[in-house]
Amino acid sequence: MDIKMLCLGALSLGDATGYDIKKLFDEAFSHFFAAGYGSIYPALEKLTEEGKVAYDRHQQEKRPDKKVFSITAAGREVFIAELTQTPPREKLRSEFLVLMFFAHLLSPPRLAEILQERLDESQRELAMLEDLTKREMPAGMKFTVHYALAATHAAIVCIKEHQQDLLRDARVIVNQCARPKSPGEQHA
Amino acid sequence: MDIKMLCLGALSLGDATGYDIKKLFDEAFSHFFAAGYGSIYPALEKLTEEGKVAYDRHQQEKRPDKKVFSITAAGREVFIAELTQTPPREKLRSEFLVLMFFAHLLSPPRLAEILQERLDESQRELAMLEDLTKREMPAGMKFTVHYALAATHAAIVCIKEHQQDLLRDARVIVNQCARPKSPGEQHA
DNA sequence: TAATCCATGTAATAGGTTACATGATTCC
DNA sequence: GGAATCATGTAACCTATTACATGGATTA
Repeated sequence: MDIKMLCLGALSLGDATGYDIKKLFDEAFSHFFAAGYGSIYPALEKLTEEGKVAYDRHQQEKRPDKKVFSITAAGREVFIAELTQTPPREKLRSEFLVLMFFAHLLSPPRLAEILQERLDESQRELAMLEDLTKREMPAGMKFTVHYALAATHAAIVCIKEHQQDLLRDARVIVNQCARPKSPGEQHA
Repeated sequence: MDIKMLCLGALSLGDATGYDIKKLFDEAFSHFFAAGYGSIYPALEKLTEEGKVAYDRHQQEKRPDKKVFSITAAGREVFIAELTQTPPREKLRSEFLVLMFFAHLLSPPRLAEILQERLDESQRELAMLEDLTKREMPAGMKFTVHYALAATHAAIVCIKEHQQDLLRDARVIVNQCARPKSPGEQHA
């Protein structure tokens, strides 16, 4: 399951330009898959070569020409076959948790900043997801929003719960390091 | 923040072989960063060239030689500098949610299978994380476990809540498609 | 006796990110 | 007047995955 397949999926919902597909990645897909123009346009080119999509050139008066892509019958078949054999994996890559794992190496103000930034970001995501719940969509799509909402909410609660304790601990550790060592404590 | 930095982080906790570091990735890091031997060994090689780590060769009688890596003073500095300037991002890549997003293209049995597999996998993760909570560790590390626990738990609850509804909807849609179309409904 | 643990690595490839390059239009 | 929207793409680079290759020791 790569960006090519997600583009095919996007086109299974209706015809679109590369630009449109990017918007889909930024909105509907954003909480579970990321892509930029640098991957989307080459992906569409390869799919075209493979006969899985085709495009019509739409001339516009006051805009550059558009390439409006559609999925072909072959493309739809390949996409459904792919869905049928893709295992339902999930992989998180969290720089935030790396920072927290090594929190004992951070200064207390930096730690406070990290927690606050993540909290703010999570709250922005929450707002975006709550906005999405208002749109009409099939049950499966709706589920992805609920799922992301639940995870984001849980994250926010967890950060708020531990924030004070983590910062208190950080200050204590800094104080211990600042205090001159008594003899025999070097190899503690 | 790449695998090189995570290796440096691992060595900031104590000397280790490439093999040991892999175990750390599979246990303590597993819920927020992934890596295999194919990335760890080259990373350690580059870090050695850059003077951020060094190794001692330990001969063993009944085993192949070990390379025991240690972080250098320079390496520790670089690592802390990196921690200080890394933004606390978080990125999910979920094939599971892609499948759910396109659930309307799946057969009901396949959909049921996907939900069950994800549930089982989440429950395995939950068990692993609960096991980790029993170990003694600094507050920051403990937090990463609580955070992952909260997210995984929320995911499980969410799947259980929607499982029945999703499957019911899927059956309805299949029935609609199976039913012969009445005239004039082709372009609905 | 089969699987798992210990222990190291390479090579080919896939895959994606980032920055660059262009340019009119419309909204604030 | 400046930012955002619409619209397309390329090229260099970096990173990581996968499969391969080896092999003794221990545990079930």
